[in-house]
Amino acid sequence: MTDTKKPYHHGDLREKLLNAATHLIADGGVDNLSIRKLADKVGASRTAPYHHFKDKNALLCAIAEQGFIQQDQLIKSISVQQETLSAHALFESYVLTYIRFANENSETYDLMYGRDIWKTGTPTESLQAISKRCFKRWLDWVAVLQEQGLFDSEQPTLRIAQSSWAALHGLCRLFNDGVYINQDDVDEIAKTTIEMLVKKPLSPTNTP
Amino acid sequence: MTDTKKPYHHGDLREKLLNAATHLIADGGVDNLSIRKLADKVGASRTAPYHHFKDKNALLCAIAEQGFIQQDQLIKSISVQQETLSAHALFESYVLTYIRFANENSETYDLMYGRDIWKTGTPTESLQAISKRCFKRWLDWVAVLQEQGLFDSEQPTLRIAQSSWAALHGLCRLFNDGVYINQDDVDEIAKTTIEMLVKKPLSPTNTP
DNA sequence: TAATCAATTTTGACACTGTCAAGATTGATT
DNA sequence: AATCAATCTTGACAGTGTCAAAATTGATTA
Repeated sequence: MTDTKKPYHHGDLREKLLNAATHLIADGGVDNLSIRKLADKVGASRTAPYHHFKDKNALLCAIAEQGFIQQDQLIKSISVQQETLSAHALFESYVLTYIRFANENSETYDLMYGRDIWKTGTPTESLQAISKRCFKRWLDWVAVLQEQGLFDSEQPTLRIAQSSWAALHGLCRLFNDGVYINQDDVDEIAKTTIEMLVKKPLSPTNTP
Repeated sequence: MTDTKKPYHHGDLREKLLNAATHLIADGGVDNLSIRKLADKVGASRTAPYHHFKDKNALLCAIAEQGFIQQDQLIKSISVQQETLSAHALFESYVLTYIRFANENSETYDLMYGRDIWKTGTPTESLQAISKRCFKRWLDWVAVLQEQGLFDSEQPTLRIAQSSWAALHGLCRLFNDGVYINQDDVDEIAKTTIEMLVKKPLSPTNTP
């Protein structure tokens, strides 16, 4: 009886489901998540989850949504350093953080940007909203980076934002999907990507 | 009887299965492919496919393998123009062809590089072989492009090959997975990506 | 306090899925 | 003509998502 008393029958079933589901996919992938197994894990019957999530798809959307929130906070914690770091260093920090998040939460990342939801399934309204918000934030920052000379100012901001994010995303996918297997190389490849993305700086980086 | 007579019971069942499977995933995605539906489509019983493919996974690998062959031929047809085109133009042609292939065969592309096989499943020996061969070809070409000054010669060829391909791949994925939806933009974004990947040329592109 | 209500949960059911074991068919080989 | 091995089918089992209807129960009203 260490638990708080449940207000209704199960109480915070939705929360519990979301939690258990995230853990289930964390080890074993999305394929390891079945509604029945999930229900069993939280001690409910097979169809109990359907009163908190319309669909299995809706459940996946909710997990993805959590991922966006989590990722967003991580990124916010970077932009705090805005004052102390140069634009280039800040960008590098962003990229590495982004990749690290994708690696450490690979299954959630797969849901956030994968076809399971966006192509095969139907993204929830709220999921669409938060993902748009996140891209908008990226877009705005790219505009700033253009002004700061890190990106080409000639090209439209949208195009730069799209293609540079795609580069980042592609890297994450190759590692997440097991195409690139050497996790050790991730940092090196990431740095090469950064050099590719960024306009050649006037001062050459001197590696002794 | 225009068909060749079947040597055994069903004759070229393997071929027929592979064909039907490719069509099934082409409209409806991988989720639309079930062994039973497939068997039904070619007029065989549920378990007949298991005498030609060890697994569902093995079947998917075979489809992916076909994809690599197809993609390889497409790319070969480009390198024929090697003499008539500049390095930059050749590279652009490659990128656009790559993306077009990924778009027109999105479900096959998903199998070729997606987690269904490489992470969740187990890639066949022969699939691993052909995919390695394809990347090797890319790697070799990147080395040439480095010599031709299109890529930075300072960085290791492997790193450039990895990160540039990741950029390409990421773009394809975003379109394939329905994250980027405006198919019309694909060419524009692709060109921005190319500009990003390639070392800034000495002669500026003059857009009047 | 007793009766009613609406939110929650469960049970039953259906049509699917991948795949294994065992038997049936059949072209080729002896 | 008899045997064999490859090929194919039937039966079966444990899963899956999800709908419809029944059961439970805290809160609300009379």
